[in-house]
Amino acid sequence: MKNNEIRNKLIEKGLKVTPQRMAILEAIIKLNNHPTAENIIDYIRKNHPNISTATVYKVLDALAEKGLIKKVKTEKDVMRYDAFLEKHHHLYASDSDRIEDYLDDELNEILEKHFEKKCIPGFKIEDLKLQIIGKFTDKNAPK
Amino acid sequence: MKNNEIRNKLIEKGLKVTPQRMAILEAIIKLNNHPTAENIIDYIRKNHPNISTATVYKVLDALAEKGLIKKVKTEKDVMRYDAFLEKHHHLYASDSDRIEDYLDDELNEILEKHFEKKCIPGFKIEDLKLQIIGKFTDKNAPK
DNA sequence: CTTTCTTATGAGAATGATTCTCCTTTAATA
DNA sequence: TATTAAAGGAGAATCATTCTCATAAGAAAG
Repeated sequence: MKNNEIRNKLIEKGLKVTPQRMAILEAIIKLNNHPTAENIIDYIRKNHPNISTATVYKVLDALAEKGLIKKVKTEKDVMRYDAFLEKHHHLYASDSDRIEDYLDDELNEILEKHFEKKCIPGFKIEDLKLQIIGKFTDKNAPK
Repeated sequence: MKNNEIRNKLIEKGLKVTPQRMAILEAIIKLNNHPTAENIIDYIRKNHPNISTATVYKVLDALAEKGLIKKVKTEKDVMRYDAFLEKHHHLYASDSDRIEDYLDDELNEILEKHFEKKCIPGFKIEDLKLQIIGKFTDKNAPK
């Protein structure tokens, strides 16, 4: 992804373009396995040694609020970030911190159909996220 | 739930019976809307003013490990506890901290059937949890 | 290209849930 | 009741995240 594409994403969302924001958005796209804020900070400090943690957290919140990234939460306690924006679910390793995206349009359809039929009284559904917990049986990321 | 029932639950799981453990398990059953550790501590300190936070956390972990309670995580950052042990999913309010249990055997079946057919290469599923995010349209808990 | 104004950034302190340390107490069992 | 491994208590420590507030830097206009 070129600098200009990143710049345009920021502009599109009405976010002021700064070197910090460029670096953070680039980092989260490069580090494409749901990095933590710490992963992102480490990555960015290679080229940008003085960036402050507070800035990173603020920028991540701003990006998430504008829909440029998503926040994902582990079973543990750390927020993770995801630049993959299509509707998707997550595979969580029960024995490590690994998280993978899981796309399944058929599943989305099934869920949608189910909740069309079966309304939940007193509740208006906005989003459905399936957490698929288990063990990875190989070392490579299934998509 | 009588004291003896609680005592027996602990014994069944091979946990030493202590007043602290009794109080904590009782509290989490009484406070049945997914209390936080803090909620539990406040409740217990009414009758048991000197219990230490460390003890509460340790006991909660022990109970969860033995399957006497479950841990639930908010979108925010705080662990919640649940004494309701049947397979169920959760409704999360997008505009508050409210969480409700959601039972739906038909949904469980559909999900199970879907993942029987559609295996995920390189992944062995152990559990499926649907996070249903949205808004509560009344003040009462739907079950 | 400078001014102005608003917004973003940086450094470090603060927060807050959870965990750790280490010492004391207690439940279970003989 | 004595023994002993396990549990509890007090408070410090941890660590991700947020706050504070002074400084810097975009954007827009002149």
